[in-house]
Amino acid sequence: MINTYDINDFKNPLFTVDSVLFTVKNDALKVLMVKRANEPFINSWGLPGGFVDVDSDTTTDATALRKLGEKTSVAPQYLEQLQAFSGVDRDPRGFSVTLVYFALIAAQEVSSNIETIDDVQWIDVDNIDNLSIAFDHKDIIEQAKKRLQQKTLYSMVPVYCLPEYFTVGQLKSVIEIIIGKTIQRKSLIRRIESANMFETIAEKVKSGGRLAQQYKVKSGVDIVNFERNLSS
Amino acid sequence: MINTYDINDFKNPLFTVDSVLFTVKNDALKVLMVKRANEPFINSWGLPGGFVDVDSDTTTDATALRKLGEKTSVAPQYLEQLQAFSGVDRDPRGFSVTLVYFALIAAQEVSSNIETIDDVQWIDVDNIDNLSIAFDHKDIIEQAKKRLQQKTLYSMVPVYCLPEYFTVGQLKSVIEIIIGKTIQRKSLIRRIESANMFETIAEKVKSGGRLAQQYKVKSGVDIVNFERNLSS
DNA sequence: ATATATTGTGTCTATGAGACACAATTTAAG
DNA sequence: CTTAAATTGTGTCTCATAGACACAATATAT
Repeated sequence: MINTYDINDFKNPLFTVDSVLFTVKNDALKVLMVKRANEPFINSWGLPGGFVDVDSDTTTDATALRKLGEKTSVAPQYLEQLQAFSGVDRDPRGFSVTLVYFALIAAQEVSSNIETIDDVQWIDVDNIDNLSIAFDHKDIIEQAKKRLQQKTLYSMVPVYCLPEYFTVGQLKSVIEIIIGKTIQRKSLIRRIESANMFETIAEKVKSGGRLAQQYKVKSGVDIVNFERNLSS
Repeated sequence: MINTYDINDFKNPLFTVDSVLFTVKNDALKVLMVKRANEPFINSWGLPGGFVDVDSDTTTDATALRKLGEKTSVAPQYLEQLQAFSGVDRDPRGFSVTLVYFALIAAQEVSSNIETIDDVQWIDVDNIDNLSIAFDHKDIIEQAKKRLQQKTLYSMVPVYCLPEYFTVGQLKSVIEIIIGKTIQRKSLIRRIESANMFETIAEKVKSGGRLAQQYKVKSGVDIVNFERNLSS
């Protein structure tokens, strides 16, 4: 007999999946937040997420994508697990666990879908202290931001905040907004070349000065990790 | 009314906490495994772990420590979250999530406690292919090993596989076993000095040659991350 | 005493990031 | 049309730190 385990024998923790979806928009790092329609924390801002649908979700990744899709109508360009946050005190309903994902998307991919709705908004990460944030989501966003900053120092993840075709200048700008300091254009170009994960586009684009080379991520490549950080 | 949510309204995923506890022993990387006494996968080897006790565990960290304590009688010197593994197929009882922790301990701290028991064993990581392993725990161990190897390239985590007092030679040996290649003694000494997380012990110890300087981790310090990897 | 093993130091090389000058283009202003 | 300003892209020197490796220091074994 395989099924000696009965789910009702245990008090299960509340288990949810939430996502910290970042983008860079208007020269600021933004996170997608949803105005809560239900208790607890009704009318506070919370991360998009919810319960696993065990009948339709094949993994928690699917849950994260489904919940993000409900709010943005699209799938993020980058998604990875951040970490789980747990405790008896973080949810008034009892011991809870939220598995948090960390996601990136280009602002253009979603902004048109959410601009008309006022319960789904891009919140400036440096402005969350002035808002009412549900649960421990403020801490979660802080952790996610640190992870994004760290990954930016040794990888090219920020390209996933940009449209398919992008220039060195755009990437440099996004990186600088994420880590909060300027970097050397030359260092970035060296990394673009050595990463071997981008292809050049023949057509160049206007940029206010000399025409800029465009790049795109080669299809099917994985994110490259460099063996050295940019100056942190 | 706060409690509009009723836990019985949803089919919850099975949620467990497992740990990959590594040590280095007999010149090999070992992982602590437990022979399963129950279905599913009875008599296969599985990672130590189990369900959260929502009445006594304050966080999932506490669950991991409690379950490890039941098998080893001690707390690991290092513990951090690895990641969650989920899916409808990984457990025959239905959709399940296991939150996996990654832990390190000095072999001396536990070996005496488990040597007499044969359902708790240190398994050589390079030998798991020859054993019957429960669930997806083989994949989990593989992921944990990769994380350990990666962290070893840019941090001093391997000290947590050593006793309180250790020598450069011991640390070099542990690192080499973990990453599977030799490193430069000089590079390691430079890191020990620049990390500023160790203090020297006046008394030196025999080592088969010149007496060796001993070090210990300063109390209260955090693990340092270097900005460059060792050659990977 | 001498050989051998291991620890610890000195120092040269290699790699890749930071700094920064300058060339190459493009747009805007006169 | 000419010139200034802006931005892109290159050349190259410096700097920090890992790798390589010789060699000194000091223990044990014979």
